[in-house]
Amino acid sequence: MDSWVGYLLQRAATAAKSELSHQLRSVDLRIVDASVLLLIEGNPDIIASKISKLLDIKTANMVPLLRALEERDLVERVPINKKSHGLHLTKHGEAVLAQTRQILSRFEADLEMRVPEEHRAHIVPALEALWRATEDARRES
Amino acid sequence: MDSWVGYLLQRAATAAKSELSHQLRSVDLRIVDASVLLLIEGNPDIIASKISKLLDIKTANMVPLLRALEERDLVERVPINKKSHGLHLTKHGEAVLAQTRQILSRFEADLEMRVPEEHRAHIVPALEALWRATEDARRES
DNA sequence: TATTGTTATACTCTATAACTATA
DNA sequence: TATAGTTATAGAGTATAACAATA
Repeated sequence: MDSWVGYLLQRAATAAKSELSHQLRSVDLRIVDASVLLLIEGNPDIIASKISKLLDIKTANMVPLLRALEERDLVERVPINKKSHGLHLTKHGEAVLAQTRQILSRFEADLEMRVPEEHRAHIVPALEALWRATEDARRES
Repeated sequence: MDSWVGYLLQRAATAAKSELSHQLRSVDLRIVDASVLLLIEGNPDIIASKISKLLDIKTANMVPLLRALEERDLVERVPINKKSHGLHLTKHGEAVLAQTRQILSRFEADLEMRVPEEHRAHIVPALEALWRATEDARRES
C-alpha cells in the first residue's frame, strides 16, 4: 500500500498541512485564513461570494470567517452597492500578511528541497496534471 | 500560487479523496473503513490499538468505527486474552473487501495514468521523500 | 430571475478527559 | 506501570435549508 499514489498523496498532504498549520500559529492564522488574505491582497475589492467559489467554501461559512478577520482589524468591507461589499486589507492586515508571506515562502522552499534533486523538476507538473485530470473526472461523474 | 508544491499537493489530494469516497459508496464504505479492512486482512488477529497507531486514529474513535463494521458482519472480534480482541474478517467481510479491492486498484491505476508519461516514474519516489521528510520535521518540532 | 449575504442548525470528524480492567 | 478498551463529551469543520434584499 506504501507505493500507492493515492495513499502517498494523502500522507504527504496531511503531513504538509499539519506542519504549515503549526507554523502559522505564530501569526494566529489558519491556512484558510491565510488563503483568504492572499486572495484579497491580490484582488482588491473582491467580494465574499467570489472567494467562496475560488476556495470551495460554502457562502454560509464565509460569514464567521470574514467576521473574525474583520474583528481582528485585518480586513475591511467597503460597500460597492446596497448588496455587495468589496474586501480589502487594512494596514494591520498588510503587515500581518507580510509576515505570513515569509512563513509561506520559506515553507514552500523547504518542501521543494525535500524532494530529491532528480525528481524535483517533475513534482509540480505531475501534481498539476493529477489535480486537473482528477477534478475533471469528478465533474463528469 | 498555482505552482506551489504545498498548494498543488493539497488540491490533488482533496480531489483524489473526493473521487475515491464517491466510488466507495457502492460498497457503503468510507476510505477509513476500507483502510481498516485492508489492515485486518493483511494482519489477521491484529488488535484495535495497533490499527489506531498505524492509521493515526484515536483509540476512542476506533470504538464506534469497529462496532459499525461488526454490526454489518464485516469484522469479528475473537478474544485473545481477557483484555484484547483479535480482529479478523468474516466471510461477508472478505467478499466486500474483494469488491473494494477492485475499486481501489482501478482507482489507483486511473490516478497513475493521469500523470503524464514523462513524469510518471518520479511521482512515487518524490511523494515518498516529501512525506518522510515532512513527518520528520513535524517530529522534531 | 439569479445573485449576495445571512441565520440557524445539523452532521461528521477529531480530540480530550476520566475511567475500568488486564498484561 | 504501561497497555487495551470504553464512555461521554467538546470542538472544529463542513453542509443544508430557509430567508431577505438587491442586481
